[in-house]
Amino acid sequence: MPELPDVEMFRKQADKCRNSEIKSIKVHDVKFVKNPEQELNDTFSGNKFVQTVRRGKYLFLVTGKGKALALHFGMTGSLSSTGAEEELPGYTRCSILFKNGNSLHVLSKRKLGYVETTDDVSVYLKGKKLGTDALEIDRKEFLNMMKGKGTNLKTTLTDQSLISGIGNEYADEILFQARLHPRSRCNSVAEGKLNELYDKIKEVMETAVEKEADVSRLPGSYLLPVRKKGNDCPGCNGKIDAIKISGRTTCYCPSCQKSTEG
DNA sequence: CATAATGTTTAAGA
DNA sequence: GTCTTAAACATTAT
Repeated sequence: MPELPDVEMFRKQADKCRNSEIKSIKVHDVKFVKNPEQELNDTFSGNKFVQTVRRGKYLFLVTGKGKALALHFGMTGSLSSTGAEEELPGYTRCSILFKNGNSLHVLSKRKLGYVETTDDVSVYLKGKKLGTDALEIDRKEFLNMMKGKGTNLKTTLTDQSLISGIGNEYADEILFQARLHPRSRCNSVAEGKLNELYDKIKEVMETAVEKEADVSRLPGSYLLPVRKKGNDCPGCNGKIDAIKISGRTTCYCPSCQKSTEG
């Protein structure tokens, strides 16, 4: 679930806690949270988050001194907000309690994400070697990158060191909208089609954010609401097929998305 | 019971 | 150096 649009929703949710004084931080799962509870409280209690930053699938809650809480949601992570006296949501791994009684909880079923601190968000990002955010990347940078890549489109779009924020599901959507075969090699795609692909990255990401990352609210021409093998293609009379590309399920329409090679 | 699942990192092979 | 594949992480849903 958590790809760029989902994390952007989490950012907006967390942003509502901006400038609320932090009372304490509670760690419920010591493996999920990389810093000890005591250290988190030393850093954050009595402080407030003045800014929320998202880059790709990472979210940062930044204090006035630049110290930040870095969150990654893995495959099953999310945020949940509660008011005073409300009970803890299931799968809560870490809770931020505010003086005003509200709480922000980091949840994760599969525990693949994590919470950790950083002294400097930009240094942290450099260490993660993240590419430009999918909503920020400009056309030239994208075209140059694609022309130099011999890898297939699907793998390239989901490579966080090249472009950050696109995950397995939205990559399928983008390729479906661009009517490109997920296994086509980047450097074998005509420049005109690469330009279209660039447009679709923006269009899909912007649309998904606008629909609050709710797949069921996406337009009828979109793949994601019906992204499953055997379902009817939203664009033609064909059926959706599922294949594996670098170990990840890839859904596409074989009749809409023709390969540029053999 | 077996299998697949939205992500990332690391390793190993071609 | 480039690209591909697999495994590992830990757990849930079907």
